[in-house]
Amino acid sequence: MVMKKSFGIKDIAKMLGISVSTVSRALRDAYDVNPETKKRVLELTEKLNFKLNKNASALASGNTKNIGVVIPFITNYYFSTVISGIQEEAYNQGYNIILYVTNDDIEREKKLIENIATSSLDGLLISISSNSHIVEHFETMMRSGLPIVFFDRVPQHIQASKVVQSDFDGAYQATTYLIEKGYDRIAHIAGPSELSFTQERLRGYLQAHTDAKVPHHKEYVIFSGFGQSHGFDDTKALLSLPQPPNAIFAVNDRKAVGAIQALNQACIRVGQDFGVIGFTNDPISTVIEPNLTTIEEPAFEIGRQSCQLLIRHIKNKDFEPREILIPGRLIERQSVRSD
Amino acid sequence: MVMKKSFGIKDIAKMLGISVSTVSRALRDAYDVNPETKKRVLELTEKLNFKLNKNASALASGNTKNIGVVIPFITNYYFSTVISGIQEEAYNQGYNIILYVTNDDIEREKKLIENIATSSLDGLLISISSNSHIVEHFETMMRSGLPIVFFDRVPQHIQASKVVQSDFDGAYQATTYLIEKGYDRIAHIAGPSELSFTQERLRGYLQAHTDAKVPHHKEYVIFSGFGQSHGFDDTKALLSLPQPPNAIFAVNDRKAVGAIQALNQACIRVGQDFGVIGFTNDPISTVIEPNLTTIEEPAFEIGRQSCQLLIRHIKNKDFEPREILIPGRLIERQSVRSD
DNA sequence: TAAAAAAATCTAAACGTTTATTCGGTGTAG
DNA sequence: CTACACCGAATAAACGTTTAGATTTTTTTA
Repeated sequence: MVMKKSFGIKDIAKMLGISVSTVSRALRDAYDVNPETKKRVLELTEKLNFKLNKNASALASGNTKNIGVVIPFITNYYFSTVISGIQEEAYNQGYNIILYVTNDDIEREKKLIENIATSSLDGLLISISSNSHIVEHFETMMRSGLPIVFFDRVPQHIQASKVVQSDFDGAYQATTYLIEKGYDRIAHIAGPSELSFTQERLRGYLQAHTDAKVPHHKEYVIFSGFGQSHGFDDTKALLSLPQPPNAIFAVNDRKAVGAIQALNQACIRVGQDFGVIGFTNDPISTVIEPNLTTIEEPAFEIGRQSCQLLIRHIKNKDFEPREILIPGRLIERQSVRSD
Repeated sequence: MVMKKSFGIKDIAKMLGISVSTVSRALRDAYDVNPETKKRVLELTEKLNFKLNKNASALASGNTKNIGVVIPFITNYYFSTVISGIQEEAYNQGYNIILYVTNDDIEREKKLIENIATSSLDGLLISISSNSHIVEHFETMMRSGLPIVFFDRVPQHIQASKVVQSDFDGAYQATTYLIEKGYDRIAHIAGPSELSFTQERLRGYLQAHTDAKVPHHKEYVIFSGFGQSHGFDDTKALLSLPQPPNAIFAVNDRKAVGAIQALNQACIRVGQDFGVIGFTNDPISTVIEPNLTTIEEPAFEIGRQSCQLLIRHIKNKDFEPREILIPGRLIERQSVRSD
């Protein structure tokens, strides 16, 4: 194994007959270095395709140019799109992203956060596990001084920057739309009740009823998991009520799809007698029949803006935490009647 | 900003009254260090929640414990599942993964590969862009001595470790299945013709015809993109042929879904008069009506094994390149008749 | 019991940057 | 003509590990 001794800033300096510090400054600052010298350095490094050793510079300067991303899943349209957004912004600003997946398991999340080598990170982007009531591990991490931005699934009682879609608003839009289309018995099949966004969406759903002066029945709200099968089962349960609903607002598109399948199976005409609306704008919305009307979640934008915000925190440690709310958009398709 | 001076191995050594080298070895090797001493070190570092500085140790040792992953997309069931597999293996073996996304753009891919800081990576996992005929950038990278494993979309003429699903075999299975079910005019809606896996799937499709002695018509093979809309359009084209096919084998599930939509629209009874089979086992297979019969791609396993193979290369630079072929599995649903 | 071997630990030199400080020139003001 | 400021560049000390090789201590062997 002939490891050719690595070629460094020192060699560049020697070749140019100048000192390493000058090369180092030429490669970054522009400050305090003659434009002419700088040009010579850049030309040579370009020609030799020379790259700084990241470990050495991270060690000396304390900046790694790495951002950690902690998420529950990636096999999921929403999260993978968020990552795309993060990636895009990071790439443009010269940061790399290091990926950590918790599998939505609080134990793994804790272990992971505890073992994260903060020395190799300039900052952290986190979307917490569903059942993450416990947040001490985040707090100790934050106390260590590492900049953190939470996105999508955020802890309630932590003072930190957060980026989320406007769940209340989206749910309000969705519900109001159903009411406008003439549905008067609207159910909501929700997610796990602990998660802040299921609470927010529920709140929007209720507020829309209040504002439109449409009475609301408690038994029309069901909390369960996020899967297609949960949507299916919840809908079955709703249909067997003495007075079943005539519309469903689902917490996400997967559950909405499950709902439509249950309705199709019961020979109820979705998009006419019965309205269904989802949340996300997952690609499955255009494969289910009838195509699903839904609230589009700005996943890419959430990723991009979280990353942008984090980089601000990294560059300026005094930057004040802020919360960014990104609105969703109603996308009309065929699962709600159109007149 | 009170940056509390970072606490290092040196402080541990002082507290224990031993030298730094002993601490360093205790923290890794076990070799040449008294078990008793080792225990003391581990207890203290545990108690203080001490972590080595990754940059310093990478600089000194040359090992970063980071693996780079280069992929075309992540907003896609297949790739995100592959990443899950990579993540899982990397996590278990104590490696971090750094993510690079090319957007399937050869220019971006080239630029990215050229700029990748090899100093921060122990190895690289790559799935190339569709139109990546040019492979010099990979070759220079490999010559630099960085271990590389290609997966899924692999370059043809490069001598390196590769992990792919058995495309030929899957396509052969799919086509044979259609023939067995009595379909005799089977079309293939393929992907971009340059990609090796579209060639392999085509080969399997053709071989199945040959082996079953079923005649095959050239105009039944159409090359185009990967999207749902491509599947839709290709199917329209096939249906307008003087003698249209009575079954379709699609290069992936998205195109199969497009095909079913076109067939539904033309009021052709999919699963009876007409058979459709896909490739991937994307979650959309269970939302389209009728549910899609397909070949499951072992995405997670591909990720896991690629990563495992790469780590072997990292640990043993003399490890010989090998190619791993992972078989797919037929999943019967309703888009092919069952008797 | 002396010599040799093995085990445990230490010393100190890397690793390749960054950056505070120093230094030498050159231009400018008094 | 001296003193001062200023610009560009050099020196050298970090940064926190790893790891040969040296050294000390302990065990084994003859």
